[in-house]
Amino acid sequence: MVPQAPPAAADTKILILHAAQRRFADHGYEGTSLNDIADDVGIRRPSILHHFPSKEAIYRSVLAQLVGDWSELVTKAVADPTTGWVQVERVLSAAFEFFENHTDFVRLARREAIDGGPFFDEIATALQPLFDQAVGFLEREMRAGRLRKHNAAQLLLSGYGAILSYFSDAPLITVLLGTDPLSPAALKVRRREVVELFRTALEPR
Amino acid sequence: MVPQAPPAAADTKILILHAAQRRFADHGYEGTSLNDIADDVGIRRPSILHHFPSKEAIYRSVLAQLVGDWSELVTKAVADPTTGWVQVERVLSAAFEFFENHTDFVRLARREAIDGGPFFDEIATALQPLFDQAVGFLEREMRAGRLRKHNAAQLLLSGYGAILSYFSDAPLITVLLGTDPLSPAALKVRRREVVELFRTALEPR
DNA sequence: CCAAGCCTACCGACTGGTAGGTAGGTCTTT
DNA sequence: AAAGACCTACCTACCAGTCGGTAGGCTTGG
Repeated sequence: MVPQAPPAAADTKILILHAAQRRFADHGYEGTSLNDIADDVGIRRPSILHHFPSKEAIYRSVLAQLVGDWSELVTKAVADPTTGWVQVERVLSAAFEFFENHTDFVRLARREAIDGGPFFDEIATALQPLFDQAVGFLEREMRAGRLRKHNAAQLLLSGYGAILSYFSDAPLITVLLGTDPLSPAALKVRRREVVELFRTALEPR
Repeated sequence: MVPQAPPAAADTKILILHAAQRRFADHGYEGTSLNDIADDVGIRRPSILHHFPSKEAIYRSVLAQLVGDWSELVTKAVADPTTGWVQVERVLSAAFEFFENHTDFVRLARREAIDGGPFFDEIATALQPLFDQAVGFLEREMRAGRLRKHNAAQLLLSGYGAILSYFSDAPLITVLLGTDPLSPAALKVRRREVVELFRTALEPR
């Protein structure tokens, strides 16, 4: 027989995670109630707690999933590494594309970064090795003369801010620019501009 | 007697606003209860509602105050305007210093920017003319050849992101850098780096 | 005397979470 | 094949606690 025994079994769990991810990204942890999530899924609140032990567990699960996706992408982008600006642009572009397709992640991560909440430590310590790795790479390339000398960590923070903010603050930027900043055309412009800014700063003259 | 009669009369209102600003910045609108604010001030919740008609009114009041401060600073920084990079650096430095002393503002504004909440429109429309003004200045100077040509709006967004994120995401950055990013020494380094990045991009060779 | 400022006591709405029950499928035993 | 045991997925009903907000009383200085 088809192993269809639990037809919605694993399904429902995934549906809950999806709905929760959206809600948490849109309205934050406090701003999201289990009823909200249940409504999205189309079941009752207690049924949610049949699949997860608590609201906090759902949140943790969402975070772990997203951080995992992000780590995987970075790992992939630095496999088969080249050197100098080529490698920087590769990572920059990979990150940009990832954020394009994971705007929930951006907003959620940003909320965590701002309030340093109870779950914050876990994701911070998950991100730290990636950051250190990137700093190491930049410093090595700068020493080798393949990139202009800068404070690598600071430059990285600037890139982090310039890229992430564009996605996380999309509502505000919509008003400022008067157009949808997440439209394909707008994203193309944005990507070009960011890459250009860092190329100017990093590529040896 | 000591003139303690209305010791907290007008004072209390200000104390409430101060406490509310901190709480809202730390934990967001949903994450802050009137009891939290009342406890900070040292009175009971209903007493707060004697001074303000509602929680929302308090929040609006906090926002208006901060946006006002920010507008004032920008206005001051562009009075007696010069041209080219000198003027850019002046605004950049002024903004940096303002954020240093108004970290509450940064975190609050960021929260608003992320969720585009109910109060969001007001602050967005308050910020828009400042943004347009800046874009206008940059484009004029680029056309005049006093700044290198860029997409002015995009460059502004990059600066916005690079500076604001450093302050708003201080909890995360603390972990990434392993030191306090808001210490005087760290701030000096940060300011130099940001200014340098934009000087490289904007100053004509 | 009166008003400002603060209080206690209360309200209805909503929160996360629990208790207990039901429908229906699968697995095991006879 | 039939029957009972067990399981998952979901439900309704309820809990204690907290939320923002209101009503009304007490105190105190002008």
